[in-house]
Amino acid sequence: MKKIIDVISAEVMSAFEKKGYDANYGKVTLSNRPDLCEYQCNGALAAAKVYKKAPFMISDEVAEELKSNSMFESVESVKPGFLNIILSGEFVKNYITDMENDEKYGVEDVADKRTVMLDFGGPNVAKPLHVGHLRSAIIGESVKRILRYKGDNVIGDVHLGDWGLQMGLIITELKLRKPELVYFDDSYTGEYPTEAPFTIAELEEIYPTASAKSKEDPEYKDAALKATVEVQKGKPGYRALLGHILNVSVTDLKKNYENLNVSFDLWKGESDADPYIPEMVEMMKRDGFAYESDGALVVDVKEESDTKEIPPCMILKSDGAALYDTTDLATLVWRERDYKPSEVIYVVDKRQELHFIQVFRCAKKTGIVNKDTKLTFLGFGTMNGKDGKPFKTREGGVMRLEHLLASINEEMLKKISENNTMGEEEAKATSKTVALAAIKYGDLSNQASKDYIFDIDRFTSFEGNTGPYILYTIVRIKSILSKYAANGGKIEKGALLAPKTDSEKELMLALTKYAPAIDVAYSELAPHKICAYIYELSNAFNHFYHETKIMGEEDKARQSSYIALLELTRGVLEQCIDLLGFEAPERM
RNA sequence: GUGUGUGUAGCUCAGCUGGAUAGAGCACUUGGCUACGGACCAAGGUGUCGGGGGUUCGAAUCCUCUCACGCACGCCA
Repeated sequence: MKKIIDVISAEVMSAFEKKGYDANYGKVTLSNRPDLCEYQCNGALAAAKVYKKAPFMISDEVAEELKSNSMFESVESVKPGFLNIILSGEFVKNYITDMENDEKYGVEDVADKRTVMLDFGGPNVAKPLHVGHLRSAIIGESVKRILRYKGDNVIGDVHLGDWGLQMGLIITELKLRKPELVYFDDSYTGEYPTEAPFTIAELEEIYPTASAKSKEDPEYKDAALKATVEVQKGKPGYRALLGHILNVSVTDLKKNYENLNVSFDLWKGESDADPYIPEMVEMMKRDGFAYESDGALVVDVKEESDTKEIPPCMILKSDGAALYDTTDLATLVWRERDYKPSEVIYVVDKRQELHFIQVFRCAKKTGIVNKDTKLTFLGFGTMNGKDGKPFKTREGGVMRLEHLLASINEEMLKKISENNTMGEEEAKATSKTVALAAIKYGDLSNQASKDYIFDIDRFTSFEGNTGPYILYTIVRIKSILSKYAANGGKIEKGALLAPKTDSEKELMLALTKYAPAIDVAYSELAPHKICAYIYELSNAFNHFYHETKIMGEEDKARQSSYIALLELTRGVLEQCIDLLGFEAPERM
């Protein structure tokens, strides 16, 4: 289905052409003066120069040409040379009816469906998820859904942090605590136990302890560094431990991501890149890309157009260990081999931008990925507290994600219980749904790349531009629809009539902006555009609702039209929140 | 130091591939409950768009200088 703006543009462009002007001047935009018109065309202003005519003369001619066109209620030529366009109710109704009959309400699939790998989540094993992981999960999940909705084949990969110094630290600490374990017996040659020698709770305590010790005790750190190299070199006992750490962690992580309604197709980690490292390093040396610098192996990634010094990409540390440049590059090796993606998108903290610039350049330079493989860095800003500083617990520590969620769920349960008579089970489930919407909408309604202030009170409010407000609007529509159905009414397509009131027309116009909103969110990887759209649509609906008696409407044809309009609004809103990664309850 | 990002109403944020009077929400004031769900709606005031200069018929938007703050800058990830 063509977007409404393109349909209108086509008409105005042909009018420009008929009057002897270049059709391109007839491009129409959304009005920025809604008090005057719905769409506008500023082409006459630009055309004036070229045709050496006063702009209003051109706009006058075009307006005259469009006067009798049934698409428009009016086309006015004003002051300097603007064309102010108001659409006819009949045309809007017809367009909406087409949307109603389209499975995706007029959103078209992309012309070439691509395979896109989406790298998001990025949790570390053996460490609980904390608020720092929230944004990657929320934004990544939404981007995944948006791309899929437009027809791309998206493969989401969690990309676990399971290969660095942290593994060495855990092993070192474990060895100190339980030296009797077979994993530390170098002469042991049998099978290792299938049961992990620790629980997730222990693991989560071991890491911070080890990390703290290594900062104070150089000897301890050396041991950890050594263990890191050994596990990377493939020491059997350590590899077995690594397997246990992974299993225990991933089980726990899956549970936590599930609570966020976030899922991944692949649960690969840095360690999965390990088998590709030796060959990759060999290739880089052989083809002359890599050289030794201060004992480390590096690849230059400078380019002439750089405005500053871009440090080389470090492939191997002087002790021979891999680091994150290495694993990210080797990860691209298997991604390219197994999936041949057209694009790889990284949803990570924007502070890592330089690192990814280096990796992207190195990958292209060395031929790990094709020249035309798009590598995209989707960096997000920091989540700050009300004081504008990075979000912390009251004690100043890092807040665990599950604690954050639990406290918001609890607060929401209080609110919902105050206003409802629903049973405890339903109240709990509902508050969980609403709380998640509050958090996700609060995050996604901001531009991803900017820092934002995480204000629980504001996000969980039922008023204003919030998740709960959007859900409330949907729930209200559902309530009317089910009441209508309970009274024996039928929800049918094709029942729409041309709008009678301003608020009804505005709601219809808001609906026609669905496809453009989705398209811009897609092309800019910008979920916040969808948030802005559903906020506008919700406002338009509430305005309409307030002025229109639906159940009390005597004219049955008119009532059916209202119901069809409600059903369409509900469908669009629910589709949008699905793209954002949350859902609406039946009641709230 | 170099690079990069941010700076829009009291607060939180849109708008930024140049267009007519810079928009929302919160907060504040007022009005609307025979409630198809008032967790709503309507009305009201608020701005040196950090500052200077420039390009343009036209600049929050583009260029330039400048101020403030954040962030990054080879052996952590």
